[in-house]
Amino acid sequence: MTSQAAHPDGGPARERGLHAQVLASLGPAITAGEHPPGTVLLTEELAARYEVSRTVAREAVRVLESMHLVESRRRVGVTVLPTEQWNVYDPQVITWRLAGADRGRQLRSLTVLRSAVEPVAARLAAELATPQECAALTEHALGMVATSRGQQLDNYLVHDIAFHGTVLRASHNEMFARLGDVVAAVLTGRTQHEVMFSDPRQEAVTLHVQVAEAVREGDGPRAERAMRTITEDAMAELDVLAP
Amino acid sequence: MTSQAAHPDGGPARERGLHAQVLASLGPAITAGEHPPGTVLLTEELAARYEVSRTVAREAVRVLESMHLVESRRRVGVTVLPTEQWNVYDPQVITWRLAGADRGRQLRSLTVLRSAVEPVAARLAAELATPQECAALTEHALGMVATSRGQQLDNYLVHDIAFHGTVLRASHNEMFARLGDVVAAVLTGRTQHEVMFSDPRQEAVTLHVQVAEAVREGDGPRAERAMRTITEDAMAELDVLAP
DNA sequence: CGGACATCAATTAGTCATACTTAATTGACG
DNA sequence: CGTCAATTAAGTATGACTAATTGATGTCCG
Repeated sequence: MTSQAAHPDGGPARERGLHAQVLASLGPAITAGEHPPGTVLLTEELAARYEVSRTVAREAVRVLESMHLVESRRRVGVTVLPTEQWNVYDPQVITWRLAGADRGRQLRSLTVLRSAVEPVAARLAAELATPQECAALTEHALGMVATSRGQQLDNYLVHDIAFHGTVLRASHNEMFARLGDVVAAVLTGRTQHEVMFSDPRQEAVTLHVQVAEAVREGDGPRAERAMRTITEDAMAELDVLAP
Repeated sequence: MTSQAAHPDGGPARERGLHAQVLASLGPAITAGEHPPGTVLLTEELAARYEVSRTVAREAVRVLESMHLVESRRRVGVTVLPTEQWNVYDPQVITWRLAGADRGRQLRSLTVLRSAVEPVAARLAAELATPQECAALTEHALGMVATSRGQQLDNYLVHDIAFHGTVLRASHNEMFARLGDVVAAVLTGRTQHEVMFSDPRQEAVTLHVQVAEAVREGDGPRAERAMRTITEDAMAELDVLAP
């Protein structure tokens, strides 16, 4: 078999490594429910379908197994596991699901998670942030102010993501810090989903500035309160979009 | 080479599949800092060290790569990534780290995460729990009461874990529900770490009963308050143990 | 006659060894 | 200082073999 085997569907995924390509096609297919839980896939089938060797197919299955998306058993095959077992904190899985059908549900779950985590992270940040982190926070808050008018949603989004990432990192809690990517995905998803021609609400911008101020002044409770309002607004927004 | 190649260290890990055995030895070694970030491993070295074929070693590396513990590059080898990139929400990674050196730090991070998530989960549970979930909650709260005296910490722990798992599931939020395992690991770790000869504090038991009551009555704010007290106590406990 | 239990064959993942390809890095040479 | 070739280690393919599981078959005993 030629080693230049091309990907069957000319998907946009141009990952390096054949196994990554198989993964980029099979993973989303599973999270999208294309192969519902209980479905049995055979390694050789997969190898044939994607025109790769069994070795490559097996490596892709290994990764899916480590995400608890599938289970591989002898004499049975590769079984798709029920949704409850999926490792939904895996950034890869999150990405796949956000790109797929239950994007709405996923966005909702993640936004609720944000509403739990970010206020606490803001309080911790107020207590633990370094001067550098305070500066970065202020900078991004000001960046949001500057880009909040005049159809600059893309630039606004950059600052928004950086702001929340900085807060999460400034909490100096490893678990919180790691949620920066998740929040970035949610914010991006929200911006793409919303009507793009409206500028962000000024109250939201003000609240971000307030968080930055409170963190700088070491005022934990105020930082927490302001951030809580931000995340509650985010949830309210979602409910308006799809009640 | 014989296909019955035994594991080099007679570790307790009797995972099925050679790749799983390699993983069970190599994963903890990395998270424990035995191979500090920047270290370069070679697939062939690994294959030799664990007396397995390159194929098997590669599959283990693939999984570690999907956890962002290592990165595999041509002509370079398998590089251990810096801690900040590790997928710290992967249950496997959590388990490895809890078993290793920075168990304390890990326990602390996770407890802070709990303090953010569980109160919110309790509030949602009060709003969304089904009668079955309410019943399970009450049952486990009563179980905690029954086992809170007389050196029955093991049985107490079972109910404690089940209680928190039920709350998280009853929140009907996928992300929260998936943290049941994490909380279980934390609670188990705490019990093993603490002095085992003291019964749990009665206030803690009472608070769990209050959460169950509040959820049953649909009183979100009260459920949230009681749970917040529980998680704050858990953090205070940690501070006492290692300030 | 019927049910429990032992046996066997078919099936599919798991493992290994080997040969070859590809990409990145090094360093020698122009 | 840019270029190109040699080197290196991962990536891929293939074929042969192993081992576990399961479902069917058959046997023995109640």
